[in-house]
Parts: sequence; C-alpha cells; structure tokens
Amino acid sequence: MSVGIRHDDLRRRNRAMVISAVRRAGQPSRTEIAATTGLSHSTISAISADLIQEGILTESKASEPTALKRGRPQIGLALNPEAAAVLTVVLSLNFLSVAVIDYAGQVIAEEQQRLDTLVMPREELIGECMAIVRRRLQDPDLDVGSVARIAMGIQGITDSHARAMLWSPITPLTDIPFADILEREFGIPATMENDCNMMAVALQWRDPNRYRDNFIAILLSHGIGMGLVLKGQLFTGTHSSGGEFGHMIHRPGGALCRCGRRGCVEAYAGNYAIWRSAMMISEDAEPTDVGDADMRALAAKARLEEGPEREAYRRAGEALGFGLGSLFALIDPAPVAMVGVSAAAFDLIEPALRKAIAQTAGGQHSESISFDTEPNELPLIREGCAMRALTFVDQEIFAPGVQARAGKHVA
Amino acid sequence: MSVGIRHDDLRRRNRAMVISAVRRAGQPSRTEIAATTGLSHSTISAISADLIQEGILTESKASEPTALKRGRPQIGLALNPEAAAVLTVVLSLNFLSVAVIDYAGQVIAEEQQRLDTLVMPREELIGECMAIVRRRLQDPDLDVGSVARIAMGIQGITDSHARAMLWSPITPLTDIPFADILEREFGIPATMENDCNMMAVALQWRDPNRYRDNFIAILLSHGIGMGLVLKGQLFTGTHSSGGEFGHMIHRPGGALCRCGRRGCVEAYAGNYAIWRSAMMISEDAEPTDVGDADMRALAAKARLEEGPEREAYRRAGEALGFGLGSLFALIDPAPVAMVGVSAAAFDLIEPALRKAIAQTAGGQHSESISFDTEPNELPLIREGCAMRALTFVDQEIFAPGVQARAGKHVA
DNA sequence: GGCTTTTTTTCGAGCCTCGAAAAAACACTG
DNA sequence: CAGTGTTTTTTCGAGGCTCGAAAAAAAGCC
Repeated sequence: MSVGIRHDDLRRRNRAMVISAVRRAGQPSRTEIAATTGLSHSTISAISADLIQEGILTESKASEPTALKRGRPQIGLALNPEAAAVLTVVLSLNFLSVAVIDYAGQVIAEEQQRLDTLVMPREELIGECMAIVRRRLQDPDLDVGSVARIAMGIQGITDSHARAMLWSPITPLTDIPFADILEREFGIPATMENDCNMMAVALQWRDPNRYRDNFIAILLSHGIGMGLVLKGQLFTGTHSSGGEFGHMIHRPGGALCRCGRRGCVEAYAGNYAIWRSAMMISEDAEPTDVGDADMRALAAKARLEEGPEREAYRRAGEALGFGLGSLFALIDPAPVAMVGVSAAAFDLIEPALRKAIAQTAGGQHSESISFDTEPNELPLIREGCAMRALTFVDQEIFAPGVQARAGKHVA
Repeated sequence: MSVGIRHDDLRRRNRAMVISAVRRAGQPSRTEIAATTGLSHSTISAISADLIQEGILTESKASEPTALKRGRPQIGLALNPEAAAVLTVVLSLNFLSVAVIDYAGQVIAEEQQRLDTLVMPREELIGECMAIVRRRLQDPDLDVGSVARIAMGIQGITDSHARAMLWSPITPLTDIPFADILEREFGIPATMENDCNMMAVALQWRDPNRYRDNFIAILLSHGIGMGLVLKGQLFTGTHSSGGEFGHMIHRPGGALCRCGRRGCVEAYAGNYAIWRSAMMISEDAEPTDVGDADMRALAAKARLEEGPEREAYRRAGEALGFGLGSLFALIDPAPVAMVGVSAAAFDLIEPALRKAIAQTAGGQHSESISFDTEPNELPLIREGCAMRALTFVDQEIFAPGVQARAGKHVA
C-alpha cells in the first residue's frame, strides 16, 4: 500500500510544485505560481526565497516588454541555468550523439559521431559511448560537478526501470545495462530510456496544448515504435518499456516480421515491409535494411503513379489503421504524432489508415482523430532525454532541499 | 497542473490511509497500521482516537484466538458496521438485483427481480430500477440516513466519469444517466459502473495476492468485456469505461460482430459467435441471443467428440489468444481471470488460446501466463460495486473528518 | 509480587501553511 | 513632484500536524 505523508514530505512536494511551475511557465511571477498551484502567497514567497537562496531559481529582471500596468510590477522567476547541468546520449543506427544541457534547458555543448552499430562487438560499442561522454565531461568550459544526471536514449526495448537496453534493432547485442555502466564509470546517476517514450515526453513539452493528457507518438522507421501518454503520464509496461505497438497482431499468421513472428503491424508498415511489398518480394522474405534515401525515392515514385509502390504504402496504412483502431478500442481515441522517415510519406499512408480506423471500434469519431507529422526523430529523442533528466533533477535533487539532502548524506 | 498540498490535506490523507489499512487488513492493531503506513505510532494513535470517537472505527476485543504473547496485547481496530451503509444495484440481462451493505462490508438486505430488459421502454426500465431501490430504502430495519452511496453496475459501456450508461447489450436504449437519476430521486450520491471494471475491483479484494498491481478480468458471455488493472489502479478510457477488448480487430474484414463492424474478437469468441460457428451458420449472419443452458449443452457436446462444436471453441480461443497477445504487446503479460458462462468451457478454449498467444509478442512467456476461471459473474459485479461504494465513503466522506465536512456544508 | 516485554498514549518541539496586515514598487493625477 | 491608488511581495503570529522520547498500560514470566 502507498505510504503515509510525513510532515517533511509536504515541503518537498510543494517545492517540487514550484520548480515545475517555473519550468513549465518560463518566467512566472510569484502571484502566477500561487494561482496555478493553489498555495497561498505566503507559502510561495517562502519557498521561492529558499530556492533563490539555494541558487536554484533567479529573479529575472529582463522583463523588458512588460505591459505598463499600475501597481508593483511582477518579478519573473526563472531557472538558474548554472544550478546544474545534464547530459544526453542518443544512440541510434550508426550514429551516436551527446549533448550537455544547462538547468534552464539550453544546449551548451554537443558532439556527434558515426559508428557501425550493427557490427560492433559489445565492449567496443560500450567503449565508444563512454569515450564520447568522457570527452564532453572533460571540457574545460564545463564544471563537471554540476552534471547531475545522464539520460541515454536508444531505439528498442528497455526495462521498465529505465536501467538497461534489453533489445534493439540497431545492434545484435542484447541486455546492456547502460545506466549502471554510466553510473559506475562517471559516478553520475543515469537512465536508459526508450526512444519513443522520449519522443512523447518531448512532444508534451513542445506543444502542451495539443499533447497534454492523452496522446500517442508513433515512430515510422525501420521498425514501428510507440510512446503513449495517458492521463498526463508516460505509460510504460510492467516489465519493459512497453507499448510494443508494432508487434500487435494485424493478420494472424501473416507477413514475416523482423521479430521472427508473423502478422505484426510492423511486418506491414516498417520500412523494410513497405520496401518488400513495393519490390514485390515475398512476405516470407527476411527483412533487410533500407536507407532513408531509398525510402524517400520510393515515396516519390508512389506519389508519381499508381503501382506496387503506392500499394505498399496503402497496405502500411491499413495495418497502422487497424492497429490504431484496436488501440483506440482499449484507450479511447487520442491525438497521434507520426515521427520518422515514413512520416514524410504520411500523405500516402493516411487514406488507407483512416479507412481502416473507420472500420474499428475507435473509428466512431474517425474524422476527429488528428495526425501530426515530424520526419526527424533524433531532435525529439534528445529533447525528451533532456527534459527527462532535468525533471529528475527538479524532483529528486532540488525538491528535497539542502537540509533534507544533508540528512540523506549523513544517513 | 496538479494542485499543491495544503496543510489540512495532510490529515485528510493520513486519515484515509488509516481507514484503508483497516479495510484491507481486517483487524489490524495500531502498531501494524503504523508499520504499513510508515507513519509514527503517535500519529496513528491520534488519528485512530479521532476515528473511534467519530464512530467510524471500533476497538474489537473479540480477538479470542490471540497467540499468548508477552507484553501488552494488541487491540484490533475494526470498521464500525453502523458507521454507514451503501446500496448496490446490478442490472443485467433480464435481471435486476439490489443489496444493502453495511460499512464493514456485510450484506444486510437484498432483493432480486426478473424483468424483460430487452423490450422494456425507457421510462419503465428506469421506473423498475427506482422502485426496487425505494423498497429497500423504506425497509424499517434500515436507517435511511446512513445510506451514503449507491453504486450501480451494468453490462455495457459507461462514461468515464461513471455517471451514465452509454450503450448496453441488455437493452436497445442508450445514454441513460442513471447516476444523476438516482441522485435526484433519493438524494444519495451515486455512480454508474461498468460490469467488467467491477469484476476487476472485486478480484482485487478477493485475492489481493494474485490480483494486485496488474491483471485482467475478461467476461466471456454474450459479449466480451474486459476490466484492466494497471499499477494497482483500474484503467478506464478517457471518454468511456474503456477497455473494449472485445472490439479489438482480430481479422480485418472478418466475421460480423454485434457492434455492426467486422472481425472483432467478440465476433469469434462471444456466445453468439461460438454458437454461430458451431451451427455452421454464416459469419455474416446477424448475432442471436443464446441462453446459458444452450451454451452449456454446446460445451458438453464439444467435450464429447470432435466436430464443429469443438472447432467453434477452438476458433474462439484463437481470437482471444491473438487479442490477448496484442494486449500483452502493449502492457506486458499479466494474470488473467476468465469470468462468465463460457469460462466454464475454458478447457475447450485454452489450448488454442495458448497456441495463439505463443505466436505473439507477449507470448515470450506464454507458459507463465496463468488463467483463473469463475463461471458466475453476478456475485463478482455486486461485490465490486459494494467495494467501490465503500471506498468512496472511506475516502470522500470519512477521511475529510467532521470539522472539514462541517466547513464544507457552511461553504 | 516484582520484572520483562510489548503496545498505546502523552507531551513538548519543530515545521509548515495560512490569513491578515504591512511593505514595496510602480502608475496616475493635479 | 508629492499624494493617491493599485498590485505584488514580504512579514508575522496563529493554528495544525507529525515526530521522538518518555510515560503509562497491560499482559506473561519467574
């Protein structure tokens, strides 16, 4: 059962609330924070005084474009960029990218690198990841002590505690506990996040109006992934990162999927599946890697004329539509963001997708379901990792406060 | 954004925690409560003194079979049965059943009635429901003032706020706001709950070891319904009661479902679908009602010999298996309880079901997924309604406390 | 009957939030 | 430019809550 609320939890929670209000709103005044949190002005005043004194928040006087109003002007509160820093590591197919981000969310350094993820042996892959992180941490411009968190994102399945990569399409290797390895190597708390989950987190921050309580982010790439937010919270499985939308069964016993099973949504809508279908290769053929450029050429061809290419996208749309329909039967319809190379070909996918959804339980409001597309997943994943790490610092490091933290260290 | 924690929330939450600890544990001592809640002995002592003084809890001296131990014996705390009462109304096909339950969870009165739900006009159906409730409330043995909550359960789809029945297989009528009607009629707060959700709630109370954080209750009856508990919490859709497992798509464009669409899981696994298949009737045929006795006879025939009956159950198992597999792809595998008439025929369903699951993403641990069967859904639904209503009283009426409630009334 | 053990209550200290009032900081006005 | 009005922020005392330590209570044990 959930634990009771102790007296000191109260302050911790309300501090967390103030910090998150500032992170969300940009430069809210104390009065605005009081309004959104429902706490009294005196409480907000006391808490923000503490937070400023601890160097977590700053008063921003740079509110130049203030509308001239009577009365004492509001003082905007902002996150102090120097309060901390976080580091993001995004590992994708043949590509490794690292960024250092200040507490206010600005990128202050980054580094990228190509590497052959598909063939690298275990030690080498881990080694390269550690090396690039070490280079960034040794940057003389950076105060290493301020790096409070590392968030690593990867395509594939991670465990539900965000500690390890269990399986990934970008490497034959499995079960690499990246979070533990990073922590041991650098002594900085780390997590290993699923790419689609991070996309969802990023969308929530980018456009909180559209992506607030319930929405779906779908990665249309080599594989099909999903990040799901329900009731404002990231939905993860109980054992794994969950949301293996691509491996819902579209046609029992159907086309061969990369996962070895048959009839998965991905076996019709993944890049390799669209390619296989367009090239009139058997559905039983082993999945092959298809480059982004090839996919773009395929989409162009499909737009040009009727033919197997267009038919391939139609079938992808159908699979995605029935999959979404089944999902909507379970969770009610929600806005969908399509991300990845094939999202750029969403015009080819959409008609069949909508037609399929209309035939399912979720399709009652099929027209009202809205889709957004974003062809480039990498920036989203990094942004999601950054926000993940930053909110961790907010909630777990800064919210407890100095005396609480001091107490913990002693214990 | 979520609201800050005020000072008075603290007491409310901790009172709620103590009450729920007592409801869960039966007759825990103050020391046990302190251990499970993590609060100090002094706090538990203060809170329980209040609750006893308010007549919500009682000290139970009836701890006869206490193991003789040194030291001051523990005093068990129990719910005071007379603190309040709740009323459950379960409306199912041709059957209406009402029960009055005391605060400790014991049934103190009940009444049942047959009625032709399929053909009754709107006003008459509502009228019969109100009449049976009124009769129970007028029982001279009952203190009407103590009835604090009515929970109504129905087969079908309810809205996400548990206020109205949106659609049900037991009547052609739609959109009946039963909760509002009950509240207006009797002045007692009421809810309109989905049957499968209540089954899940009941299972959680009946066997908290097996059904704790993540599990699935599936109703195998005329239609196919599902109640889903994730992370210990009932999962409901954003608009409706959600979890329309029966209308996930099994075969795109396949058999005709009662809902008018094609290829739903229910169109292969609902009673009418099994019957249709066993009788070698076309998959395009309109669904017909099949009695429980007929279904039992069908199952007996299927057990006896190979033939279309056995094949029908096999196909039902396959549909359920692929549906569950897709579900498991999204939420990771969890224990499943099969409830309803066809759960008694689960021996006929299970082999094909397991075989299908094994071909899906969730099937990696296909053997480890365990199934339970319970042929009678009605007692479960009533029990779920009762617990729903009682925990509402716990959390929303008794937890705030008298002075808080007095304050509310004034405001 | 005194001692030990365990549970429960009591009591003062320390925090926290709140409301009211005061202070601060600005615009407007004549 | 001093006075007035307005809005934001801070200050201060009151009231509650939880906690730890100590005391009290209620048994068994010898």
